[in-house]
Amino acid sequence: MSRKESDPTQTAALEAACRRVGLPLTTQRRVILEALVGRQDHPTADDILEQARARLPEMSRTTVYRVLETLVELGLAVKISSPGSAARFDPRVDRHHHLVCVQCERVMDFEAPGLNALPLPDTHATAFDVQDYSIHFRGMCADCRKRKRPEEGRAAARPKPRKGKSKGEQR
Amino acid sequence: MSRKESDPTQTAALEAACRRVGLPLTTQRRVILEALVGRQDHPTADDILEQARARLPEMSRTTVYRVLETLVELGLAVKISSPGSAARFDPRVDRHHHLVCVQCERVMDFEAPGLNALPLPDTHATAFDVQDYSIHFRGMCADCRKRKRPEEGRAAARPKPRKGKSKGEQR
DNA sequence: ATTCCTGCAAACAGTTTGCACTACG
DNA sequence: CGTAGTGCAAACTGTTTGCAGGAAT
Repeated sequence: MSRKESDPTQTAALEAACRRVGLPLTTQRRVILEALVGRQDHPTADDILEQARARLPEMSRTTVYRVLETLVELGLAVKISSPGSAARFDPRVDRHHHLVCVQCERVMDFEAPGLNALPLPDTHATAFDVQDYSIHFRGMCADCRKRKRPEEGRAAARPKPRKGKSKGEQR
Repeated sequence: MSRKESDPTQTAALEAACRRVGLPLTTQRRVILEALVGRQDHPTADDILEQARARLPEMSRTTVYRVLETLVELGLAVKISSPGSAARFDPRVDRHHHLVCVQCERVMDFEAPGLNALPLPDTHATAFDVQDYSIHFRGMCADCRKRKRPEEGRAAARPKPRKGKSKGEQR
């Protein structure tokens, strides 16, 4: 089981970060951070909520949004966004890249050894201070490629997987 | 001054693309495409709506969304998304990169001559068919850097420019 | 005890959909 | 003339905010 529920490294980082800026280390923060770290995909706020509620049934969606924002500010997570759909969060803050499926809009981590030390161009020209970067590779994932038939014109290329979430807990 | 309202190249591309897949070339499509091409920034659907209405007051927001989706499908535009806010559209479909300000979330085009021919890594390993890529440089834009004071702790880093849109036409 | 956080409910913004009408080809 | 597109209004989803009570330091 690759499901580590409490990576001591990340938890310690959270404690340190909270202390550093004088933020209370609440149960919710811990649970949400752990929920986020436990996954390799890029969960949406709702995914996190669902998982966090397994341990803290009272957890509110609002809190998830707020805590995730805090985690991002603390540098413990990165917010990425995929076209059209909900924002996603990534517990990996080190430099890495993403494969974005143009069909199903799934986002996957992508390790590219040779792409982590690109020569940052002259950004001084634009007065833009580059802190980091990541590459978005757009294309089609294995699943969608498989699904893809050769005889499809235009209409057939559409069927987006209309949010397969059965979320019956919005209110 | 660089405001070209009807780039014959793009318009021609639109006509060709529509004809190719048997789509009617409507006035709206033309107007929206031209509105999009006329700008160097990355307008949101609403930005486009506003501009399109200058020529076609009857234009509906729905149509803008639908047409933009069509343009993307036709390969005449690219949909990009900035964290948290509305999706943005880019008339440039050639390879180029983006500077994303982590503070104000503005997105700017960025030309990087040396970064347009990266050696695409072995994506066959993941069975992901890479069609294109673009680099997201995260950092701080000139304006935000200027604004940034050294003595700010955490709270001061927040003030997001809460959607400065006065859209009084939603009805 | 104080300060910041959490939960709830409601407000919001962006985007999508159903339907009747109109325009393009 | 038929098919696909447009406009309108309403539904939806993701996200944010105000406020009262609660927890961590």
